[in-house]
Amino acid sequence: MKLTNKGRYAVMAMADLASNAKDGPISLTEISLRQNISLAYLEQIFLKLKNNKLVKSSRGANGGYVLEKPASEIKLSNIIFAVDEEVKTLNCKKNSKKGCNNKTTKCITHNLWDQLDQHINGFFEKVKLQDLTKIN
Amino acid sequence: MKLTNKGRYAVMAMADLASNAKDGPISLTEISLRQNISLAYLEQIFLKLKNNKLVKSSRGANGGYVLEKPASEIKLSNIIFAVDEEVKTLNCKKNSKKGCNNKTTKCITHNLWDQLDQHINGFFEKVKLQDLTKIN
DNA sequence: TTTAATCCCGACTAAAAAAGTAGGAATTAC
DNA sequence: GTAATTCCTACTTTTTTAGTCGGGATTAAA
Repeated sequence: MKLTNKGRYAVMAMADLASNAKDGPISLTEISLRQNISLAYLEQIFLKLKNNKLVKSSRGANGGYVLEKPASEIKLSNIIFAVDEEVKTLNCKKNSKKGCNNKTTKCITHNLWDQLDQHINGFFEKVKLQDLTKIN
Repeated sequence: MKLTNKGRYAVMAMADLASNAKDGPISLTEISLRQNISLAYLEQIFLKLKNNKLVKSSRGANGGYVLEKPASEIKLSNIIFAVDEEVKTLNCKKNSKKGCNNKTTKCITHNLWDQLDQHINGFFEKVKLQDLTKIN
């Protein structure tokens, strides 16, 4: 699980989608203005969200995005995973001389960081998109 | 809490110190060889560990480092904090146009990321250096 | 049927952060 | 005195993240 601003933007944008739901789709221009994130960057993010089946798009004028599922069914981990690709914080990379691969003994922190990943994942697993819109 | 390889190296090196304790101090050269971390980089790391009162040094030939406290009293959070300085994963930076400062409403994810920080911190608060040496 | 709004997509650039290196000074055991 | 070591600062390189750009495709509406 990689934690970057991109992931945070994605969560913000999704929360925006959820809170400002209306009849038709919501355009990225709107979200860009409300959340103060550049349009071009949002486009990148939504491409990934779409590929991960978190949003649906409609093209053309008056187009935009809507959530693919109810906000109560979307976990934050889904969102962050969608845009940040990696699952692990830091790892003993394959093909790297560093770390524990190619050795018989795992490097001391290997299990620890694995556990950390699970811990962080657990955090985002528990929170649904809906939970965010309640607070704000 | 920032999580980087540096933090991990620090944990590895401290665990090494703890597991290989002997009569005198342990030199960074030894640790460098065992953990496969460059000596110069270890020096940087140990400077910080020392400033944070996690290790004691003795200079000169046969010099090296020893733990300042028993491994059972050193929390991993202490180590990571010592080398990585920052406490927060990602934040609404002061003086930044982005994020929630200067606004009356906090940005949607503000509290969430705060909670995440606490969650991660909690993880490292619970684990003591001693716990690592047991596993390995 | 034209136009404007919008998503789509890949490539590129810039900025920031992390990782690692270098060089030399100070200290101390032998 | 010499070799091993910590100490300290500055620098360079690499990697990652953030963000931009340009153009294409689609579609609603005028």
